[in-house]
Amino acid sequence: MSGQLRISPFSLKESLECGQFFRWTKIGDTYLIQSSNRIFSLHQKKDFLYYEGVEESFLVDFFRLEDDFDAILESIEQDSIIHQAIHQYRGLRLLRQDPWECLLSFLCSSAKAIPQIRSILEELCRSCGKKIFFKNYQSYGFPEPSSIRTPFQLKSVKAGFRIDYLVRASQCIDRKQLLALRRLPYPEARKSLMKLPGVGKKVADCTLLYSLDFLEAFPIDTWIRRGLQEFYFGGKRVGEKKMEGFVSKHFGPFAGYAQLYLYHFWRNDEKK
DNA sequence: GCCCAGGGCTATG
DNA sequence: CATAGCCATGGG
Repeated sequence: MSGQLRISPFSLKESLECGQFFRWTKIGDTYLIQSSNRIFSLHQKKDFLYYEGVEESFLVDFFRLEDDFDAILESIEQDSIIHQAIHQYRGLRLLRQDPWECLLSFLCSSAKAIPQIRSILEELCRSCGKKIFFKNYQSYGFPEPSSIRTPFQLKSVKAGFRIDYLVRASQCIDRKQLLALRRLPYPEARKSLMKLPGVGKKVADCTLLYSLDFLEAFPIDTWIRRGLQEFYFGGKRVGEKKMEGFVSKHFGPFAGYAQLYLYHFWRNDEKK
């Protein structure tokens, strides 16, 4: 349950802090990770990832180490902007998250800043999740659908209008049904997710890309929209349909990796 | 007090 | 299709 893994190129920091995944805590140079009912720690020194409380096979899956990383980056590196993003955040990996936690995480994300999304998820786990332990540290796992029953139960979560989305999703779908979407073509899987209340294109695409292996999914949020408009459309306003068409043609079947890099790049760039 | 935040839904041109 | 107003809550 503990050991080390040699990975290159790899950046634990960028992979966790880029906004694709929410339940981590930085303690010194170590990251405490919480995913569904797991809790474990990671830290990186040069090309080595040191882990504790988790199996190596889980990490290989979680960080998508079986992807042909170099080939994917080469395929999306189609212009100078994405080139800069890739080289500035070299080693940033797409995560393969738990689909249930991923869906609910992004159901909470609408019209919220990332620190607030994290706070909502933490409170959701505290209210409905089961206790989990790592060494002498006690925390809460991510609640299963059967543990999220009524809006009343989620009062302390302070998720506002998103509470109904969470309860409805818990009644309508579970992890097994989400995993079954992997067998469908992208447009079908997307349509299927969008039947859930609170799931539009953006939340569907986040779930498909960050947890269900649809690497062509390219979530378009406010940051990506501003960036695309400024750098690819000469500052002119364009409709969402046109943007979707452009990115799939421009970046190709691994466009989702491009989204990951561009989001991190534009958000970090503009923050200061 | 006002404005905005990894949106979605609904009603309108 | 594209836009406007609304949704609940917290932080700047």
